Amino acid sequence: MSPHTPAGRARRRVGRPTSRVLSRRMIIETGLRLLDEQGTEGAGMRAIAKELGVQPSALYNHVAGHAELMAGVRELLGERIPVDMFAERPWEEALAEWATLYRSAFAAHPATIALLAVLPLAEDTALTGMYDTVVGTLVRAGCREDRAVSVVVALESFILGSALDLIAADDMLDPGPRDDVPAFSSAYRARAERLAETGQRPADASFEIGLRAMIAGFGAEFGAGPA
Amino acid sequence: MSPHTPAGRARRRVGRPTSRVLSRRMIIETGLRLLDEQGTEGAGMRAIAKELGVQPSALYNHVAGHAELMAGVRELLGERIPVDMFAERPWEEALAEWATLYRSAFAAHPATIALLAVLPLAEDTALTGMYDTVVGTLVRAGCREDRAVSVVVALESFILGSALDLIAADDMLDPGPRDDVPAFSSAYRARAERLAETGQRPADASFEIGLRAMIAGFGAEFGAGPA
DNA sequence: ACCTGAACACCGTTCAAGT
DNA sequence: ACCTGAACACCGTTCAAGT
Repeated sequence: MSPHTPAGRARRRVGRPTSRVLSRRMIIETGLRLLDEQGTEGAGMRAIAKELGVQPSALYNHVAGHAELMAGVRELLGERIPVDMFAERPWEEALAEWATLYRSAFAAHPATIALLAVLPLAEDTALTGMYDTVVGTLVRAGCREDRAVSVVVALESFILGSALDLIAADDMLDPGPRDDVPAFSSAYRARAERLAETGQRPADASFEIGLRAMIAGFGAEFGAGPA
Repeated sequence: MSPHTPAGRARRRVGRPTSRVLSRRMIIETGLRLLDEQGTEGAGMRAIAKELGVQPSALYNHVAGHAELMAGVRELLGERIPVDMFAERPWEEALAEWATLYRSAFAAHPATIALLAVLPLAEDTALTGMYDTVVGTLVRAGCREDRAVSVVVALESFILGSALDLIAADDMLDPGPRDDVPAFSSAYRARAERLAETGQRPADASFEIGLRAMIAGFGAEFGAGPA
């Protein structure tokens, strides 16, 4: 039995290949695709290498390691968040839409949320352009300049926390039949009925309610002018 | 050289020990302690077992696995969040203090944040009592009953997201000397100056600003009465 | 019931060898 | 410069054997 190459791909000999077989971009995109298709477990260095038809060690010529690779995935997702709405609509509406799309960018890739939420954003990133747009809008809306960055970070914290909530089970908080927490049991049932009527997911309802409250709160602050 | 036991502890023979050497509680508390002392990497099954002077496999008599163990750690931290303030103070103040202590409970154990943020809360947990108190307060303050649970979840999302922000580097967003993002650069500098004056950490400033906005927003909603 | 000890099936990462 | 192939130093988890 002569050695056969799996999946019909010609086996490479040792030594430098005649043409580049890998690139940083290919690796990161494959990482994101495996994350989507297989979940967190299926997107390790070995799995990505296998998908690309190379040895795991080959990846290290293009990425520093698994953590840096995942940071690349996060940036890839971040770049897809649009900011056009800030030029076109009142700041409250634009901010709400931006936050919703921001959360959706992660929500579309559930397996990434847990992985990416805990990663710091890279320093010099394309996301800085997004911050510039949002911060500029806030200041023009009446936000104190020395508070604008904190406002954006607070919103991002809420967005990320809400994305994490999205991967939790819908019935996670269900108190069940216990009768020692009456206020919670009653409110839980009331919410369940309401959600059943509207067909909304619990995590979506919480996100919407929290987002509206934050934006309303910021609006009151901006309107009040400089303290 | 006869085999010596390390650290002066008598080596156990094989077979069931005469008295219990482990308990679920011991294991979870050791997990939290190692998380604090050594960080995420130092709190694996093997490290916890070593710290307790047992073989890794012994842990599986008391916990289902590493994930379930970490869920226990999270519950341990959650139980330490006090709720007395709701009985004593106006709801806005109580809610703000609760949220701050909630975040501090995680902030006191930085290595846990990334690990615990992505874990769903256990279903039947002591935390349900906390939810009961908070939800009851919100409803009495004028919150619609079918929205109260979502309000609490939204707050928790913000709290967790803010805790994650706490483990990011303080200068993470620094745009540096680039001149293509003027609004952001200017606002970033203004914030840096303000923080230098007050000595506040960036993550703390964002948390405070976001928390006040959310609570103000909820207050406006509650005051408006049922829609 | 609850431990030890050995083994299994994985990881990410390093590095010499090869072109 | 950029790949292969082998090795290193880990993981979490399973399970038979032992008391």
